[in-house]
Amino acid sequence: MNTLSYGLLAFLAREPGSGYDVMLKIQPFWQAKHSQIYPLLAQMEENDLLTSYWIKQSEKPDKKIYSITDNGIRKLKEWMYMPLPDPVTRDELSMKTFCMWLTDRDNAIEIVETRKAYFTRRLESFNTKLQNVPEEKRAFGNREFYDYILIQKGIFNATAGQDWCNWVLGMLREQQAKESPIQPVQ
Amino acid sequence: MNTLSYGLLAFLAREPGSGYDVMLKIQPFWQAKHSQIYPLLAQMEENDLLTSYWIKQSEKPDKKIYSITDNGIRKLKEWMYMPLPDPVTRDELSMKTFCMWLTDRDNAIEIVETRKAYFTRRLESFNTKLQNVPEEKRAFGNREFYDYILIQKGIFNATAGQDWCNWVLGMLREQQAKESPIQPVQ
DNA sequence: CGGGTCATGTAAGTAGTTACATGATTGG
DNA sequence: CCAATCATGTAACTACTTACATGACCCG
Repeated sequence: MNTLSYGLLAFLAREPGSGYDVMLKIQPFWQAKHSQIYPLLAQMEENDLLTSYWIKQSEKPDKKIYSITDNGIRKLKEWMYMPLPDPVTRDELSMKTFCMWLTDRDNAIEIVETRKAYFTRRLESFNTKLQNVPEEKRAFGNREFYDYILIQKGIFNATAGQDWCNWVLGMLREQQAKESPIQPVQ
Repeated sequence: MNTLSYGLLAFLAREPGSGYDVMLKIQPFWQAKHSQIYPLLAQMEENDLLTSYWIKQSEKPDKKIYSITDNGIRKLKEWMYMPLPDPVTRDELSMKTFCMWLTDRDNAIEIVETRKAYFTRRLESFNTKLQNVPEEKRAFGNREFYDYILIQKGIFNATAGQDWCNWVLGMLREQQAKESPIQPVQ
């Protein structure tokens, strides 16, 4: 049982769903391909943490719906008391930032703009998700409270990332303005 | 050549160093163990991206110092024009946040406090690094400008993470105060 | 009519972690 | 005296990615 397995279990503890469903739900918080998820679900079914049945669909491929078992719920609860590992972040931008002195300013700006666009996309998607959590259910005591704070975790992070991009772009462009013959009108 | 290889190259492009040196430098931005780094450096030396020599040390193990070659610099410059992949983040806390409804509030608070402590440690270390970049060198045009913005990238992120922890802890404890018989004095 | 979404799965390869191995010095 | 730091390396394993495989429908 690795962290991804527990993550899949966490989503299926809320409501039953197919491998495809949980893949889409887990994506924003844990990048995992279907080729990793499907075998894990099958393995968890063998270990009696999940059960499944097939839904026949016309005009679409059939679906295999997984539900969590009592055993699965118990395992999840136990996991909640296990030590929390540090987060792992692998961002090529950090490595590229460190050697931006080797490239031209236009390229540096393009790199940071690419990342800024990523954060904009992400914020849009998180904000859509937020709208699906009714405000009266965002308080402690509701199950949706934890949906709410998880989405906010994404928003806090993406906002910080976007702020950093804007701050860097400002400094890179400030320089460009100084060097250009015509000063832009304020 | 994977991203980690380029990352190692990026640090060696600034100044020569041992595998152990680059491991320590790269850690805050890309978690990698020595067992992954040493073979990569050896492989990059075979491909003429690095050269090395041994320093004999008394009272300490001998050191193998790597320097980047012209070939290595060229490869790095080329890499700066390759498309920037999205960052990868794997944080067990996201998964645990999503199933906090399955555990008690004290445990939820402990989980978030653990993460808060991690961000505090990280901010301390980034602030120490910041002090090593003299203020007059933090402007565009200096090589240290990119050290400065990379450290800030870490600070922006860790601050956002810490803010989220405090925000969540506030809500979890607010509830505790309401439920406790004696209200704490303001 | 080519690419995207829905839907599940396997095979092969790469990237990353844990464990094994060695050995001196320093600090609590 | 035990653990940490310095220092390099290999072996075995796990986690993750890319590619292969199938197939219908929908949108531009």
